[in-house]
Amino acid sequence: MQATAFSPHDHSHCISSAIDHAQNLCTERGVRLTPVRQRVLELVWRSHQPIGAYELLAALAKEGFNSAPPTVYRALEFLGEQGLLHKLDSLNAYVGCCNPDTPHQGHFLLCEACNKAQELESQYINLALKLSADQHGFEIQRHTIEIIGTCKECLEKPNLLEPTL
Amino acid sequence: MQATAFSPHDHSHCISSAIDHAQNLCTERGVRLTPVRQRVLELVWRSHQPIGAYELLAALAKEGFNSAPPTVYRALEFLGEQGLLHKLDSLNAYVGCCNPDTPHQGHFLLCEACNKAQELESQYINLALKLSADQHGFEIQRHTIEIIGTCKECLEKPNLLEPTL
DNA sequence: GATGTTATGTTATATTATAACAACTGTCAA
DNA sequence: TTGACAGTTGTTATAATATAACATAACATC
Ligand SMILES: [Zn+2]
Ligand SMILES: [Zn+2]
Ligand SMILES: [Zn+2]
Ligand SMILES: [Zn+2]
Repeated sequence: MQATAFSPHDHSHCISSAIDHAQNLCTERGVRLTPVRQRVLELVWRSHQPIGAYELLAALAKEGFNSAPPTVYRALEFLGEQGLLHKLDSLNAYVGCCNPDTPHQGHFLLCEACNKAQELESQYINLALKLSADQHGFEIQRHTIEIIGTCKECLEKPNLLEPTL
Repeated sequence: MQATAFSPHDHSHCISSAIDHAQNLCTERGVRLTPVRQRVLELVWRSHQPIGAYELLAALAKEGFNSAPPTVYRALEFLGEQGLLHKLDSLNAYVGCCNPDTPHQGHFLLCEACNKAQELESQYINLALKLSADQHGFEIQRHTIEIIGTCKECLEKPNLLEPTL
C-alpha cells in the first residue's frame, strides 16, 4: 500500500507539491491563482482533514485577508472549478485534490476517528456505478461517493476512547 | 426493469404502502409513530422528489401543526433512526426509504431534470466499496452514495429546455 | 395519583451559503 | 493614454439549513 493521508508521511511535501501543481495548471489554463485563492488552497492542504468554509474564513482573517463569507466561497468555487479541491457533502467541508489534471469527482474514505480524508479513484466503483445506472437507463453526470468509517491507523491504535474498566 | 420513481406508476400505492409498513414496524419495535412523525413521513412520500426540512416545516404549518424547526428535525431524526427515510447529503433533502426492514444507507440515482430520486441497493457497488476499503485496511461504518444525472424518462422526453432555434 | 420516561413546545442561536451591487485591477487596443 | 471590457475583490445584507437549551405536556407503570 502506498502512502495515504492515513499513514505517516512528509506532509510538507504534499503541500508544496499541491501548490506547485496548482500554479502550473493555472498558468497553463490562463487563469489566475490570486493570493487569496492560493492561500485558501494552502489552508485546505494544511492537513488531510477536510476543512469548513468558516474555519478557512477565520484563518484568513487572522492573516489580514478580507474575511467576509463571499471571499472564501469565491475562492472555493474557483478552486473547485479548476479541480484543485473537492467538497465533501457529508461533512460540508473541503479537501485538496490529489490529482487535479483530469476532471473527476473522486471517491473518499473518511475516518471518523482522526477526521482525515483519503481520495481514491477506483475503477471497480466507477464500473459498479455505471452498471447500476445503465440498468435503469440513467445517464451519470457526477456523483458523491463518501465511505465513512475508521482508517487502518486508528484501528491499530490502542483504543483511547474506551479505556479498560 | 421494474417500476421505479422515474417511471409512471400508482404513487398513491407507494404512499399507503410506506405508511402501513411504517406503522407495522413501529408497533413491532415498540416505538411511537406519533401524528407529527407520521405526517412528516407522508409528506416525504408525497412524491419521489426529495424534500427539504423547511419545505416540510411550511407544509406542517399550513396544516396547523407546530412549525418550529426542532419539530421537523426531531421527526426526521426519528424516522431516520427507524430507517424510514434517508437524507441525501448532496441535496440537503430527505426521501422515503423503499425497504425499511433492514438497516442500510442505500445508493441513490438523482435526476437533475425531474428532481426525483430512486434508491438502489447494488451488491456490485457494495462489493466495490468493500474492495477499496479493504485495500486500505479501512473499516466501513456507513456511506453516502449519490449518483447524479438524468433518468431514462427525462432522456427520452423531447428536450423542453432547449427548443430548436 | 406519584413517578420516570418520552415527546413536544418555545426561544434563541449556530452553521453553511448566496444575492446584489459597488469598487478596483489588469489587459488590450483605439 | 485613455477608454472599454473582463475579471476580481469589497461590502452589506440575507437566505437556507440545523441545533442548543430549557420548559411543558403526554404517556406508561407501579
Ligand atoms: Zn500529506
Ligand atoms: Zn480529486
Ligand atoms: Zn411512487
Ligand atoms: Zn433505504
